[in-house]
Amino acid sequence: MELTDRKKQILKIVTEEYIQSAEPIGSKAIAERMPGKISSATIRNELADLVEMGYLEQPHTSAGRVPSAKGYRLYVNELMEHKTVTGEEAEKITAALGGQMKQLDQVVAQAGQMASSLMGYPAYAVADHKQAVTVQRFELIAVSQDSFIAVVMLSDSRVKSQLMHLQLQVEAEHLRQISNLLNTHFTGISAPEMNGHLMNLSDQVEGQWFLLLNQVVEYAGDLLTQAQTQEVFTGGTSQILKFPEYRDADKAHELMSFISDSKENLPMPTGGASMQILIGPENVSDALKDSSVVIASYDIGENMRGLVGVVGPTRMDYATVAARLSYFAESLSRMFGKPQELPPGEERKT
Amino acid sequence: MELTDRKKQILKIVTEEYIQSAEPIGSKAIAERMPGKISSATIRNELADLVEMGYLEQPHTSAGRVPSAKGYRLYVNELMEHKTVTGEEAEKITAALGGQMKQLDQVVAQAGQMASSLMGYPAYAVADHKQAVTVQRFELIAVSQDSFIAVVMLSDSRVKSQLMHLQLQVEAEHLRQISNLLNTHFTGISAPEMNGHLMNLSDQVEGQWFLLLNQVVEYAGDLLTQAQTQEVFTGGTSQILKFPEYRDADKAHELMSFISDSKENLPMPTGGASMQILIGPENVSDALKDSSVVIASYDIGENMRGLVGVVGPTRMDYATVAARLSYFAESLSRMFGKPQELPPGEERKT
DNA sequence: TTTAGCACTCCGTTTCCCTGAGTGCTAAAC
DNA sequence: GTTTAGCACTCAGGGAAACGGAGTGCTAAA
Repeated sequence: MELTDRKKQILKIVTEEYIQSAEPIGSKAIAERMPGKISSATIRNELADLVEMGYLEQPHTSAGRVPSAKGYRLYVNELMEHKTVTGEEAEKITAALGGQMKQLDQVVAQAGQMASSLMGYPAYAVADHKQAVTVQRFELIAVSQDSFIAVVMLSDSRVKSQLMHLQLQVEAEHLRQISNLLNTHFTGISAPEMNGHLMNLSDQVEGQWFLLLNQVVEYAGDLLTQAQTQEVFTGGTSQILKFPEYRDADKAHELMSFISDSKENLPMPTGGASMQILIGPENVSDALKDSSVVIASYDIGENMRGLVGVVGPTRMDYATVAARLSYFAESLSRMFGKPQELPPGEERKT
Repeated sequence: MELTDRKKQILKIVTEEYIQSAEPIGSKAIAERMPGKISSATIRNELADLVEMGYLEQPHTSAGRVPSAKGYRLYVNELMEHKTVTGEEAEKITAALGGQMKQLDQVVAQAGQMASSLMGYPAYAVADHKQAVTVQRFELIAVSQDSFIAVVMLSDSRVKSQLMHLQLQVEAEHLRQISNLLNTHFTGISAPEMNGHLMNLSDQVEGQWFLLLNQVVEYAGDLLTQAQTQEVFTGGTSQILKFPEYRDADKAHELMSFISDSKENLPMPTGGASMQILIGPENVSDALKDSSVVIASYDIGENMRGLVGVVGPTRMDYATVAARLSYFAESLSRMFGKPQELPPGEERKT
């Protein structure tokens, strides 16, 4: 059987109406929204075909039609009219970004929250390192007789630092020596390698300095481990309760705790595409079988990518979400993508 | 009418049974759990009195009894047997703390999540500064010709740093001069005061260096503002869906979005008490009128306090939550309370 | 190929009834 | 005075039955 233009148009109407109302759509309602005069009987014939072809489903014999996963897929691929964010929305997004995000390492942490409130669906965010993060440079700053600051500059151009206390007196000269040691032996390598080197040095370095060294290396190691562990930030999980498909507390709970807890299994974009839509059963995780996910990626600094995902019922408003999410991701890329391109003296605002 | 011991005992039984079952408790069930042989008729008389006195409520004429807010209050104040965490629980808490929290400024961010998963109720965490945070010291580290690291040491002994780019060539000497300027004029003062000083200096400092100065001061200002803004971290909000009182999606949504969004209005402990229990209508916010909150505080560093709150139905298991939460808060205080007391060379583990 | 007409299906809602847990009250027993 | 047995009464919750209506599939005519 062939998928005529009229069939497509009917599928489009059913999908859009269902996205809005969450209730099965009947032949009469469709007839009213069809251009030209077509009777509901004709529509019924077409509907029967569309069910047979697998694009639509019927909750029960005497109910209207609902798009199947296959139907949504066709809708998203071919039928959907791609929206652009309105000026108002654009402003809202820009305002949200300008107000909140100033520090580089907060980008990802905030992105989930922000995406959620901008889209009206739960969202999550992760950072993805293109290359393994290493330490680029160490710096030790004397603070008082028994404390100093360890500054660690990472290869993704984030800088981390912490105050450290000692039980022995330190002079600037010692700190200089040790930071030399650190910069010579502990840059550009992984956390396990660091520990290896530390072992090797344990004989060569005096006991008391070794403790200091150890403290800094451990700190740096933690930072690397932390950077490697893909931490997932979620936001607005409670938004799903707005949707009738999750009125049942058990279903809602299942999805919510999946989003918040089984962070490892959240879908991540594959390949190079900057945006991806996963519909219902296309998701690998069982908990997402009845939900859809829209994912986008953006650049952070030079070798890091951020990922944002928006979760909703399969009935989610793909057109709007896609438009907003892609604008959001593009804005983020523009703001945090390539620091060196900023005009002179200007800071990251707007 | 007098509140006899027997009445208290009945109240205790009703409360504990109801906490466990979430269903009204009848006279017969109480009689079975009373020591000695007392008939259900006697209990009924007592129950009627307790209702009249306002300690119990009756959902409808022919139903069992349920504690009122006043009843819970009495239970918490007098009747509840104070639990201690079991060895198993203690281990779990210690393990959670040891595994996750290493950096000082993550303590609060993690505390909410952690508390939630340890207690089985939604939780939130905030930091509370005893004194206003100021910058204690600036340090600028040259990285390349056109970039440097700004290190800012705050009065709460956190150290923050960021890589900054320039459009002009910098030499170590310049950085030294500017950091002197910063340390002389911009330490120990508030963000608005900083901006004031910056204005004053705009004439005295050469244009190109002023831009650099401005960049660092703005960064520091953001840090201070951020420290002042009480950011609230929540965790496990979806846990409320486990409880029958929130089976209704609207109620659940109301509470959940209150916890996640209206962060300013979450209850904070008053006075010096380290733990506080707020029952139902004792909460100021309307959204919490049917819920209870257990709050504890702990020390972070020298002049900062962390607050953790656990949210649940009024029917929540006060004894267990109180025990675990206070152990949790104490552990945190022990770990992060007074850094200088750590034994020599030992790092923050365990 | 489209359309009007019609009988049929089945969900969701309402109504009604019934059951059982629990009560309050009374009057006798302790 | 307090406790207890006994009894009539109340009411929420659940299941069965009845109903209405939206929507269908099919047939036969246009």
